[in-house]
Amino acid sequence: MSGNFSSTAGVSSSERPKDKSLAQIDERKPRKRGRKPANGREEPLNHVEAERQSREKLNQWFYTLRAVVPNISKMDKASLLGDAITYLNDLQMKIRVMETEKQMGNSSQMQFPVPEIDFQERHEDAVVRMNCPLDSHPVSDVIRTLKETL
Amino acid sequence: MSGNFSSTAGVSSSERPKDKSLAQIDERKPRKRGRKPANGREEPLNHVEAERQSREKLNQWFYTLRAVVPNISKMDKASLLGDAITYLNDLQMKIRVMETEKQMGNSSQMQFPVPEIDFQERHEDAVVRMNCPLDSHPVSDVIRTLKETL
DNA sequence: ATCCACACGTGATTC
DNA sequence: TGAATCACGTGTGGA
Repeated sequence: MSGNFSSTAGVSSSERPKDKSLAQIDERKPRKRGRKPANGREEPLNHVEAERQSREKLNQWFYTLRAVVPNISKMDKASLLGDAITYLNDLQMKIRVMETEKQMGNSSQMQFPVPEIDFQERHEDAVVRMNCPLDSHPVSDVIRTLKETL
Repeated sequence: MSGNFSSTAGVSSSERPKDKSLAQIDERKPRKRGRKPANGREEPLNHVEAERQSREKLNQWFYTLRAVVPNISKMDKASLLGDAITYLNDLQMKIRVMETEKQMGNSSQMQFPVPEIDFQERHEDAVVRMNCPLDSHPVSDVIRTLKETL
């Protein structure tokens, strides 16, 4: 038979339409000189079944992916993968933006209340603590004004 | 090129009469009526080429997906899809958590300062405004204590 | 040497 | 009518 190399060629050689020398040149590639068992009739059944199962599994994943990705333009497999990748990149970018924004907000909110003043509310009253010269204290002004009035 | 023989594609030899001897329940595939044109000898080449291109495109998407998904357990296609879906769900959940957290923080920070008290800092002093009975005012205690002391 | 995953060609189907 | 996909069976190479 002539065609043992032109079947698929796997990963090494994709397609060679230029090959004319098909006399009996043996392939120097692997030592796969084994003749296919043309007698075994029930052997490929297992293979066929396994392949079918694998295909079904992959299609199941595709179906699941169709469920989780919004805005599916077409039900085509390739387009679905493209949309999924785009959506995934969008999510990643969004998350990064939110994280940095959160970090910025926290830093600006944590940096401010610490150094100068501290306000703490309790059940029926509140406590205000400040670090400043006493004559510039707001309560001092109030007290002084009240004292002068009395 | 000796491409066409029964070794590559086993479909041609004993494939589709219409009923394989299957004793199992088999869903009726709607077989399209119509004889295939067995004379067209130039269109299979185009067909093969188109299919090859489609396969290559899909594989390209797979390769791209491998790049954007972290923690790829195996380079297997099905597992890759599974990991991608898991990762996508994780991202979605993370985004939702962050959004709700953000909303909660904003609401709790906006809801509180409005009704009871208002603290506002200026250049060298601050303003405190409160809504409460005067005898329970913290400043009232201070003033009263000071007045008694004086 | 058995299983697994892949690429390939091809018939069938859909737009 | 063709072009684009899908599903199928098979050959093959790697653990």
